[in-house]
Formats: sequence, structure tokens, C-alpha cells
Amino acid sequence: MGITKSEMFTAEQNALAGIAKVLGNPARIAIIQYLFKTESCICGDLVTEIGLAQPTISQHLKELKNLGLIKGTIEGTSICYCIDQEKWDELAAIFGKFLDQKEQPKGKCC
Amino acid sequence: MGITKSEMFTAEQNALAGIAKVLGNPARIAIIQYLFKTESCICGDLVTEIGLAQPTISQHLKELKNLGLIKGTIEGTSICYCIDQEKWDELAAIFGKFLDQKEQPKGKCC
DNA sequence: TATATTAATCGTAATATTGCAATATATAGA
DNA sequence: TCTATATATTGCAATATTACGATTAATATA
Repeated sequence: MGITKSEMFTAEQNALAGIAKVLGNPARIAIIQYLFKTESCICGDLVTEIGLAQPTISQHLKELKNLGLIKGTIEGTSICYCIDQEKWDELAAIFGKFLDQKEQPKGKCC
Repeated sequence: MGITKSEMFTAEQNALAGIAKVLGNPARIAIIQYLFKTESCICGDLVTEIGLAQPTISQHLKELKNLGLIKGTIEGTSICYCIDQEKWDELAAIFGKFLDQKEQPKGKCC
């Protein structure tokens, strides 16, 4: 249905899926990479850098902001977006722990 | 449009987004966690464990299989699904590297 | 105040995802 | 072969996502 039955999963499972979902789009990956590497982080730069329309970039920024990964400060008529390193590290730790899982030795199969 | 313009992004960006997208659903997170922790990994167990219909579970398994995260071996009339630890570690390394990014010191903002 | 610049929001179209019932397929055992 | 069991596939409905043009809001400057 395009709807996920979040009420039947644990908070941790929903949190992990929520993080992954926001990261599950190449435009948002590109935005994050650009914010990490560049000196300036004016929103308008992202529009030319990524190559998507301004409302589209704005929408992606909103989703990244909702998750807390980025923060924006007003710079005159522009807005400067940056990674929120503290929040990033926090989510990276949650996700990294999930990725670090090791298989239990199983007797029979695979 | 529900379509992402993947041709305008790098292979790495698409790969990262592709991994995250598959992980961006709590049912698939739950399936992965169950496969990691349990002794047995019969497909039918997942249906009762997760609480979604059998075709739905089968569909999620298919997506995990497409990404290479799991593999299934036929056990009589059942199928035994397991994590492909090697592939998991590989994807975890790719994603972990992305998560490990640190902010460049910026002069002006944020 | 008027204008230019920048970013957010609205409205909409196209496509994707999620989930399930019904059905198909495949294997094991009688 | 016939039946039971287990999984995959198909087809569909509901909802979500992505993208963009048009518009709005807010600020800076003339």
C-alpha cells in the first residue's frame, strides 16, 4: 500500500529504517557529501552543484533537516546549510552498530 | 515523480542510496535482525515472527536477495534463509565509510 | 518604497512502494 | 499419481516519493 505498518515494529527498527530511508536517495547522498567537503554551504550552490530544480533541493534539505542531519543559518538573503556533526555522529553510531552485526553459527543450513 | 534521476549521480552515490533504500523499511530491518540472531532461519518462521502476510515477506526477501544481503538454500519443501556475511561486511564497509565522514572546518557559518 | 535575490511552499503529474488475496510452482511423502 | 506443505508470482488498491512550475515570503539594497 505504500504504507508501512510501523506500529508492529520496535522503536529501534523504525528508527533504523527511518534513518536509512532518508539516506536512500542519491540526491540526498550528494547533498550530504557536498556539505561535508565544501568550504561554503550556501543553499543556492547546491542547486547548481546537484543539478536539480530549486524546489526539489529545498524539499530534500527539509527531509535532512527533519532527521536533524543538517542545520541552516540565515546569511543575509541566503541560507547556509551545514552538517550537524553531533547528530550525524549519533545516527552513525546507531546505524554502525546495526551494520556491525555478526552471524550466529548455525548448525544446519547455508 | 517517484523517479530518481540516477543518471545524474555518481556510481558511488547511487550505490550508497541503493543500500540505504533497501534498509529503509522496518520489516526488512526486522527480517535482518531475526536472521542474525536466530538459530533456524526457515522462511515460514519469518511470516509468524514478523506478522506480515506470506507474499509480503517473500517480496521483502526478494529485495534483500537482490542486494545480495541474504541467500537461501532449499531444505526439502522449505527454504532456509541466512545472512550472506561476506556481502554484508562488504556493504557495511561501504556504508560505514560514508557514515565516518567528518565536517571540514568552515570559517563563516553554522 | 520599489526592486532584486534567495529560499520555502503549494499544487500537480508521474512513478514507486507496500501489502494482500488469489494463484502458481515445487517438493515431500502416502 | 495424489495430496499436503512451503514459497514465489501475479494483479490490484492504497499510499508515498520525486520532481518541477508557479507562487509566496523574507531580506538586502537602490
